[in-house]
Amino acid sequence: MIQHELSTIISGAIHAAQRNEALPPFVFDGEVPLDRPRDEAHGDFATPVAMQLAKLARRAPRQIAEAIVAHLPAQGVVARAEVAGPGFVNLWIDPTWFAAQVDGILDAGAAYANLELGAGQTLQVEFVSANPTGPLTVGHARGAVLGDTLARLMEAAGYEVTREYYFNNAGLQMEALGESLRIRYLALLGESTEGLTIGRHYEGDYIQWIAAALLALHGDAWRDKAISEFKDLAVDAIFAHIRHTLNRLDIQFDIFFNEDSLYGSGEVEAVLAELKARDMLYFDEGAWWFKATAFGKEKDRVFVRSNGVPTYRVPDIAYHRNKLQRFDRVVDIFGADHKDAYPDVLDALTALGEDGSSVDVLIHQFTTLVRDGEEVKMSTRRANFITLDELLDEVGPDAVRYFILSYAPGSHNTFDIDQAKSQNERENPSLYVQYAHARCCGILDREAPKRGVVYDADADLSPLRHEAERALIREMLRLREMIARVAESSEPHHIAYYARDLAAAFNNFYDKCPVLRDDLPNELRQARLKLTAAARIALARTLDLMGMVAPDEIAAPAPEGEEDPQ
RNA sequence: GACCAUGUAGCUCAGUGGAUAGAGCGCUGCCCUGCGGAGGCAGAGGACGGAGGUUCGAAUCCUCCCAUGGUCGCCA
Repeated sequence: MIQHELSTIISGAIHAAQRNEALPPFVFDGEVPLDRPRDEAHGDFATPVAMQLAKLARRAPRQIAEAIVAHLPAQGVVARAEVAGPGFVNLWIDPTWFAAQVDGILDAGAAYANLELGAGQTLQVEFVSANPTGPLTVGHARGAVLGDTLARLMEAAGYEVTREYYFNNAGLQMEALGESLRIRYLALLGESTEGLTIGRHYEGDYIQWIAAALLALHGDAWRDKAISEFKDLAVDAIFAHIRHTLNRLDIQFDIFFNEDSLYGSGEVEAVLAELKARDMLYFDEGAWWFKATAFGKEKDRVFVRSNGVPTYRVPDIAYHRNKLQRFDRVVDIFGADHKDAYPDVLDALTALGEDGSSVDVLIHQFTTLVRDGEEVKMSTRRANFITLDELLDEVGPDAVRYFILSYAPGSHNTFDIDQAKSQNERENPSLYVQYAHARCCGILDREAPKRGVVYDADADLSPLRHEAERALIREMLRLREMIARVAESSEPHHIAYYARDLAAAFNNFYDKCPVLRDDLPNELRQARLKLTAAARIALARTLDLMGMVAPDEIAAPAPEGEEDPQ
């Protein structure tokens, strides 16, 4: 990355200044920080290093900055440098260097901005992980999009990524599901279901549909089947539906991991045995307690209930241990409701001698749903929810992904259903980015051939000297930094803001710099054509990292008064 | 009550210890015989919830207070 190159140049200048006694001797071997100034008048890059060295060098910051500028190499990437403000060193990059980067982007093609930060390490992203008790709701959308987008960005950063979905199809919750299906089925057969309604059942329409399908396929043959068979059937049907919903968002999982298998393999038991052996569990009031207070927590936690059944934290621990054996690094995407549980899991892993530091947890807040100006509280059991499919029908996958990525995971945002439904295409910000891509295609694939302009891959780039061209190249080069930042912070939302900035830089270029106009010198036309091709690559890559389509063209808007009835 | 998160423009939100705090939407102007205007440019609009502290420098780090949301079960 260019920052690293600049850092090397500046630390070289510091050392050169010391040799010339323009600066006193002191040890300096760190990376020089480089900012991208907001204000273009402050250069392409700027460093506050002179201010930071003031104490060490015992000189005024501006004086240090002057010494650095005086000892920068006369030729190379840095075209110009100046001291500004309290002691910033502002740097301007050589326009020829900028222009030459276009060839680098074109050569890289679809692999543009791939990094090697991950260096082939394996990384698992666990997300969604909703138990198959019903269709995915809009409540699951945030975790799904954040997880998949993070996975895409981590792949770009050089990790070998596995997407994993953790679920449990055993337990009371699932028993109630099987029972609910059986009751609906018997009701369809016209049998009395009096007295069968025990426990808390699932009331969603989807149970009805599965029961109807069962009746259509097998008639009354299932009359005397056990509840567990109804449960298995319901789970299969619901999972098929969940996969379909995720597919609409272009999300595919590599592994669906069943919690139950951890019991079968003895891993859950092994965790308990080892914790006991390490004296991290004690028996009290009929239950086994984990010494969470040994890790500074408020109170100890029950790990084995008085009925002998482990609490959910135990298989969670076994699962994470299992993950650490399979992957170099692990990221969990959890909703805020899991916030209390994961510290216990990490503590227990530490107690077991595992390295909890290779587990990152990304907690996202829940989106508050608003309909008719009122908050919608959702419950799968009471069938009081809006499905993710319904949302996708209304708004479309690209807009849903972009909307979710427009918020930092920690923000408590609200999603107004009515507003989303009424949001016409003109107000849809996801289209702003897609349209920029379509424009590149319009120039390259439609307009250029129409005018008989033949793309020249060897064209010289040096005619690119317009401010809008420079700004566009600068913005394209920033994609690498953005990927690196997400890989470091595990916060994928930055890409949505980057995408907007990149599209804006292209639109500005598009407005200021005609590519194909007849009165342009041919050299300029060819250089701009190459720049447009590079922009298409950068925009397509950015959209792909967000899981969005990069369209070749955008359909014309419907005329006024002929709104799409949907 | 405890713990965690969040308070930034009219609204929705970005902001990595650095310069005059940004974007979108909305509002006010301006730019089209053009490579698809679903665009571009400019403007108005801010005590960064409050008070202390650390620092050459704080929206950003620390402490306290206020407000909002989430979680506080031998449910997952």
